[in-house]
Amino acid sequence: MKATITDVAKKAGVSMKTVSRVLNNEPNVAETTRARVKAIAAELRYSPNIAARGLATSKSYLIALIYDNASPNYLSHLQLGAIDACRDAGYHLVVQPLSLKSEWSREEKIRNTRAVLDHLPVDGVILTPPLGDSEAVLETLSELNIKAIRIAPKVQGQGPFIGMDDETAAYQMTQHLLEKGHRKIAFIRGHIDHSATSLRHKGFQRAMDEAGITVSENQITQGDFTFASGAVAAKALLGLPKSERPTAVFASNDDMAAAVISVAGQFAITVPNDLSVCGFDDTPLAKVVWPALTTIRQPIYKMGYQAAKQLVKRSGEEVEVGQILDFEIMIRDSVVQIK
Amino acid sequence: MKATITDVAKKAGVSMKTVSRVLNNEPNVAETTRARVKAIAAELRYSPNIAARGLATSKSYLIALIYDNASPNYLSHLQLGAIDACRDAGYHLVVQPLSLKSEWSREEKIRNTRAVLDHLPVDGVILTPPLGDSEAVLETLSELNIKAIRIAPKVQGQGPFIGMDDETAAYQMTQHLLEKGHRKIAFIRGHIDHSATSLRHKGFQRAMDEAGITVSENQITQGDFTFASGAVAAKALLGLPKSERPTAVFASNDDMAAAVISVAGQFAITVPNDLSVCGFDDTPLAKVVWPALTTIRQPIYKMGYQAAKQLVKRSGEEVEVGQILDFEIMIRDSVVQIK
DNA sequence: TTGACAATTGACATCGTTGTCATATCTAGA
DNA sequence: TCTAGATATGACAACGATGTCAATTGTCAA
Repeated sequence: MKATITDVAKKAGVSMKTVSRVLNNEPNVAETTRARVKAIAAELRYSPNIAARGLATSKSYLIALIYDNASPNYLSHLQLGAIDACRDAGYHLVVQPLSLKSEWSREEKIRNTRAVLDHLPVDGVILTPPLGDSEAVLETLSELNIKAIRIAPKVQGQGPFIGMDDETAAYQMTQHLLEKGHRKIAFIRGHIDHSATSLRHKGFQRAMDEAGITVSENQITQGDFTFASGAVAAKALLGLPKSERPTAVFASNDDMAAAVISVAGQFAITVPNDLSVCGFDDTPLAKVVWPALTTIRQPIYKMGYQAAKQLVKRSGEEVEVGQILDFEIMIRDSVVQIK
Repeated sequence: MKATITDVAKKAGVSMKTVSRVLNNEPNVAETTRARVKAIAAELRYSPNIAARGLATSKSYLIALIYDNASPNYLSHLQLGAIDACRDAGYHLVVQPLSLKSEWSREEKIRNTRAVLDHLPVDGVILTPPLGDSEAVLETLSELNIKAIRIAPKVQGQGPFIGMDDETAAYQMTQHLLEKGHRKIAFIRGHIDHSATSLRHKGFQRAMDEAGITVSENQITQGDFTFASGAVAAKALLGLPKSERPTAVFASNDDMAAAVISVAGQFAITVPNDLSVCGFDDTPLAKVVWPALTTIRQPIYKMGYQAAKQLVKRSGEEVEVGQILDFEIMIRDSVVQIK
């Protein structure tokens, strides 16, 4: 049987309450008592009953990572970060998918959200994109009085969030392509529901503008972050007459960049010699395709860590409203100096 | 404020106990009462306080998915399956990494395992490979009296598990290669700690034996399931003198198969025309590389689902000792008839 | 030595549910 | 009509922690 607080109290010759004080690092306990109780607790391998504690404090010591079709890689890094932040605070992380189809009505979205959240006994939630922008989710959470922190939301005004400077990242990547002599650079946009999509596009556009290059309309294609959508976009771009065909393609994520490489192979266009390609996210895929992708590393683990850290803060501590974390450009083999 | 059982009881004009009976589908409640209570509970959006219930029943209504360096893709599918099985039973899934370095001593492993499990208040755990084979983990769990179900364990004798017939899968895949006319077939083994490694190898060997083909030693190479290890193995295989070079490579997983394709490119060997390649697992990678990988689809989601389903069974219900689920061979473009 | 005040400790109620057991209410057969 | 045996219901304790508040002990200045 697991030891209870009573066992520890008896063995230490003090009251339950004193043991409780020691375990929660409360003040007003004599140092000698504190040490003795700690020793005995360790000896008995005592670990508080989370249900009882939860009942007494009306907290659950659980936080949830809620996601909607996140890619496995993204999810698992975020998750790892969140778990690490939870551990130190004695929290645990539960994972909860919540898929809100964009064709649903407002009511359907709310109903589905409630169905999930009503039974999710957690103290706080981390919302992965695009959930952080869903009105239905945000409203339901505030009704249920559950703290939320959003990862990479579109609008930053509605409570705490963790983000990355997508625009600057795309800007710098575009500059890198320009430095390599590229002028005809195509861009593949991501899923329209994600905030990152327009930010990345904006960064690309800004760099091109500053370089004084006009981007013609057929160089911008719409994708949705999937490999398949990247392949469609790539076919459109590489099928252009030679004079309009880009010498570099900047895809909004790695999956679509991989698709560009794959389609180039089918068009007998050699990457990187005849076509430079770069991606975004630095997924494992980036190192696995050939040539290895030049891409942008997102601090996904850190985002998860920081998000959870905000949520498990004790009620006194200040919660930061927003945090923008750093990215890193990973130079690999898929971008070369133009001939 | 959230409604409590008392609120429902008052409004329905019955005792708390009767409400409790209705909510837990216990017998001995008049149908009219049952209906009334249910209606009122729904009206008040009542959802039981999990902490209080847990305290009363000494259950946590939580199960954990414990993993050690699982690949994001594997993990996220398993997770999804487990969550779906939990939902219906009113359980939630917490995720918990537990990394046991193989160079650690028995004591270190036990200490680290305890450090994690002592504070994990769950009713059951799902162990991903290779944790299901760790003595330290199994012992600790049994001391703590936590139910466990193992995914793809090496030995099947120590309690319930969910597995897949890796040997037959590898056997059938090898037969597929043989049917395509291949005779010089190389095999890349996986990580030695995983049960799947020797099973897959055995299946390969059996098919070759039955076909009356002697597999020379230099056709079998050791990897560890990573892309990098696959690349090393591929370099060894493709660097052999032309007469000994395989016409097909069967890699124990998709990452290593992708590495073979990548290395082949560097050796100016065209896949699939000059070299057939096949993998195992059907990760997203399989559809993303070019040519798309012929591989074996594991029922990962289903494994997670079944595992969780066993764990959330009410105490009366029978737990199945072992389940072997079906696989599927995915024929794509990376294997062709030999010229 | 005493009083005042701070530091330390403990008794007991409480959180929201379920388990136990007693009681009240029905039903059917004599 | 009465009784036995089911069926339906409720009162109350218990689960294991924390919060409240009172009681005890220690310390220091007068």
